[in-house]
Amino acid sequence: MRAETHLEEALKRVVAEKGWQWPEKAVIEPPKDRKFGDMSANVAMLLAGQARKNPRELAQELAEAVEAGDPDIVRAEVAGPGFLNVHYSLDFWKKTIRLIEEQAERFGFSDMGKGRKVQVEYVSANPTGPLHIGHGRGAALGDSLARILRSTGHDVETEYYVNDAGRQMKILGNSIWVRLLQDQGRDIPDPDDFYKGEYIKDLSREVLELHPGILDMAESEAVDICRQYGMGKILEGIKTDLEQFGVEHQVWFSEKSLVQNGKVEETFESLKKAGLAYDKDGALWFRSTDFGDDKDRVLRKSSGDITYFASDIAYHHDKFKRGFDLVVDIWGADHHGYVPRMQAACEALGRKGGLQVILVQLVNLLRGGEQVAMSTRGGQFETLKDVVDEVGPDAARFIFLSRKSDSKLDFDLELVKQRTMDNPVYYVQYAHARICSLMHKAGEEGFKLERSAPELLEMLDTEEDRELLMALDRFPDSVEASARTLSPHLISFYLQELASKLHKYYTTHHVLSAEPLRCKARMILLGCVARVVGNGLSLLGVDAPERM
RNA sequence: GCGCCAGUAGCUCAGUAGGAUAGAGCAUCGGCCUUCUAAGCCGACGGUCGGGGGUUCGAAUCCUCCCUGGCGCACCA
Repeated sequence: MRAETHLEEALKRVVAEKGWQWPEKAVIEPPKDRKFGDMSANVAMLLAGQARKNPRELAQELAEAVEAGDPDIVRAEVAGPGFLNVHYSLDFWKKTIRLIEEQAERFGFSDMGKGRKVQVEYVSANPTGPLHIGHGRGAALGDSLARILRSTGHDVETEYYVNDAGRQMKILGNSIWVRLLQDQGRDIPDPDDFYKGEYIKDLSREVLELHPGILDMAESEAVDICRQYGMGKILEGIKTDLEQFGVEHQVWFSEKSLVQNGKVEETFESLKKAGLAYDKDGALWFRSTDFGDDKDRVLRKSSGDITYFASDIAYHHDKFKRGFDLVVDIWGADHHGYVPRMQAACEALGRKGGLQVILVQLVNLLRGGEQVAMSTRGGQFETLKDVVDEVGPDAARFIFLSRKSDSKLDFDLELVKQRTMDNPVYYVQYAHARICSLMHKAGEEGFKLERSAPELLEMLDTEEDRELLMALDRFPDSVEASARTLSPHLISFYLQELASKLHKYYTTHHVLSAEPLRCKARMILLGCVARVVGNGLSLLGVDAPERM
C-alpha cells in the first residue's frame, strides 16, 4: 500500500476512535525536507478547534496512537505548529517491489476513472496547410493525456475534428486555383485571403497533372476540384506527420457531415424550443448572455450561411449524444475568447461541466537563441515534420510535456538536439538505458534476475536503497495527480526526479561487484526502477531505449 | 476600454484544493573515472515568489488595486 494511503487510513482510524470528524482539508504528503520524516500530516492543526486542544498536544496524542497501533510506523513525532511526522520502516517501503513485480506494466495504473467515458479532441487543425510546431504541442499533450486517462480507468476515445465545410476551405481551393493560373502565365494578383505557402504551388501542379482539362472548366467547378484535391492531400500529409510523431486519432470527424446530416438544424430547433435562440436583423442568435457570455452570438448569418460557432455547438451536441461523460478539447490559446461561449452552449445543451477546455500556449521556435518566424498565411514557417525530422519524436514530445500547457514554451532546436541536461529527455532515458545495460552485462555473466524473496530484500539496507524505494512508491500518486489535473508535465517532473535518484545510486553503489546476494537484490530493485521509468515514459509516448 | 494567461535564483522552469527554513536543471566556482555508459555524481554560490493592501494560527498559492509581457474581444474559422 502507498504511504499516503496508509497513513491516511491509520489516522482516520484513530480520529474515529476519539469520536472526531475527519477534516476534509487534511493533507498527507511527503515533507519537502526529508529530515522531517517520510510522511507528514497536518490533521492536528485542522482538528484543534473541534477537539478543543492545542495543535501540538493533539498531534502528540495522534502520534502516540499511530505509533503504537501500527508495526509499519517506527516513529511518529510532532514538529512545528503541529505537524505529525511519521517514519516508516524500511520493510514497509520494500512492499512496493512486490507490487511492481505483480503489476508490471500496469504498475501506476488505477481505476480512479471508474470507467467514465472521456473524449479527448486535439490538433483539429484546419486542413489548409501542413502542421506546424504549435500543433505538435497540442498533439503531444492530447496523446499523452489520452494515455494517462486510460491508465487511470477512463474509457477514452481520441478525435480529430476536420473543418472541411467552411470558408477556409474555399480560400484553399481558390489559392490553389489562382496559383495554377499564375503558373500558366496569367497575370493575376494574389487575393487578400490567400495561402502563400510553397505547398500551394505543389498542389496546383498536381491538380493540373490529374485534370489536364481543368483550364477549360467553369471557374466554380475548377476551384471546387482544387479544393477537394488540396484538402484531401493536405489531410493525408497531416496524418502522416502525426503518425511520424507517434500520435494517432481513433476518430476523424467531419464538420461537413454534421451539416449534411441536418445536425446543425436539429440543434437550432432544440435551442429555439428552449427559448435560447431568436431571430434579429435577419440572423439567428444564440442567447449566450444567459450563461455569462458578454454578448449574444450569431448562429446563422443574414446571408443564410451558418457560423463556425453553430456547427461547433452541433458538434458538441453530437459528442454528448455519443455518451461521453467528459469532453476534453485542446485548443490553441488564441482561442481563449471562444471558451465562454462554448461553455455557455454546453450548458444550454444541459451538459454544464461536461466540457473541459485546455488551452495550450504558443510555442516559440528558436534556433541557437534566434527566433524562427512562423506564419501559416505568409508561408514561412517551421513545420512539425521538419522539427521532428531534426530532433526526433522523443525529444520533441518530452520538451512539449515538460511545461504546463498554459506557459509559453521556448523550443530551441539546438538545445533540444543537445544531449545535455538542458534536455531532460536524455537524462531520463539514460537512467533506463543504464539499468538495461547492467542487466545485459549481468546476463552475460550468467546472472538470472530473480523475483524478490525476503532473504534478498534483506540486503537492501542503505540510504540510497531507501531513497529509491520511496521514489517508486510515489509513482502512482504522480499518475493520479496528472490525470486529475490533466497535466502530463507532472509525470515528466516525476521521472526526472526518479532518474536523478537512480543516477546517484549508480554512482554510489557498484552493483555487479557486490557480493552475490546483494547484487541480486540490487538488480531486483533496479529492475523495478527501469519498469517505472518505462511505464512513465510510455504515458508520455516517449521511448525507453535499452542502450544509448 | 473589457477579458484570458503569464511574472518565482543571472537563464529555463516546478511548486498538485493555503502548511514547516520556497525547490530542480543550466550557467559560475571547487571536487569525483586503473572496475557496471562521466550523456553521470558530490559540494559551494545564488531569492524582498512583479509591487501595495487584505483574509488567518499560517499566503508563491485565496480576495482587491496597481505595474510589465503575450494573446483575444466578428453575421472569421
